[in-house]
Amino acid sequence: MGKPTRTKQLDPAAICRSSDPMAVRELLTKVGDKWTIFIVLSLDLLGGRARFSELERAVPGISQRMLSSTLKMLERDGMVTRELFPEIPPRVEYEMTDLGRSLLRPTQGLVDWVKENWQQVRDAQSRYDER
Amino acid sequence: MGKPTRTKQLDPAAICRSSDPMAVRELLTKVGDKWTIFIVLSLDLLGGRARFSELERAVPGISQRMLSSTLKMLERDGMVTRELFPEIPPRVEYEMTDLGRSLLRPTQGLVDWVKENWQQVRDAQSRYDER
DNA sequence: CCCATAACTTACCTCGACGTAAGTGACTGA
DNA sequence: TCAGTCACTTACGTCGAGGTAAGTTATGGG
Repeated sequence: MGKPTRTKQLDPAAICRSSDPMAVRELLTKVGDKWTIFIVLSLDLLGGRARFSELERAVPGISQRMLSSTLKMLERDGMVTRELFPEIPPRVEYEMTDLGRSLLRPTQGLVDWVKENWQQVRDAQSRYDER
Repeated sequence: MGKPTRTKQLDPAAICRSSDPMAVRELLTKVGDKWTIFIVLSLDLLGGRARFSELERAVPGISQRMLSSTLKMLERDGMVTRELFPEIPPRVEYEMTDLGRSLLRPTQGLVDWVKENWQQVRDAQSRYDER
């Protein structure tokens, strides 16, 4: 036998109280990127279905490139569906899936947390910075 | 007068059902970085208080540089406190604050979501990729 | 003939997140 | 004297997220 363990050891699989900590990180990384949250919440506010140009206007500051690539990621992940209407000029509508909607609940939890606690974060930052 | 607005307009402040959408993005960006979630959850699993080297061992793969900088950010944001014991060799303990603990609840919501839904995401990705 | 339109794609560039490796300081025990 | 310990910091390099701007497609309208 080796020496007794001196410090608590964490089961790598338990690190997130989840069987797949890497999946948790992956989701957080996706949701934490620059535009996903705005697109998802805007789409929801627009009734769960909207076309490209509507989202472009709904999310101030986003470029076509980022809107396009973020929507593609959301589609790949099964969060939204894409429907192309072969008209001229083309029309494309994006719609939230049940999966996407189900993610909205825990996400809203974080939005609410910000509403309640962000000022405390700001205060803590100020205190930390001035010394 | 210009043309009448043809599409729904979103109040930029309403985009997140929050008075501060930028704060929401900021939080998501923080939580969505590579190590924060692992450090926070590990610290919680270790009883809410742990020293640097414990966290180093608890979070597999993290470097001292990233552990140090991430902890510094968490401290600045008021999520953890840092206590230095001037011994030799030095000992430093990090402890979750009430603010940090309060963030754990909505975060756990996302962890749970992954547990329930990640397989669906994986499936959607596979379907999308093979065509 | 030319422009506007919607929904993109492509090319190019910047900048910061993150990784790796080494150094630091002060002391203790061999 | 020298190695070991802990909690870092510093220097350096890479890589990809994201910004900007222009091009593309097909068509109807002036």
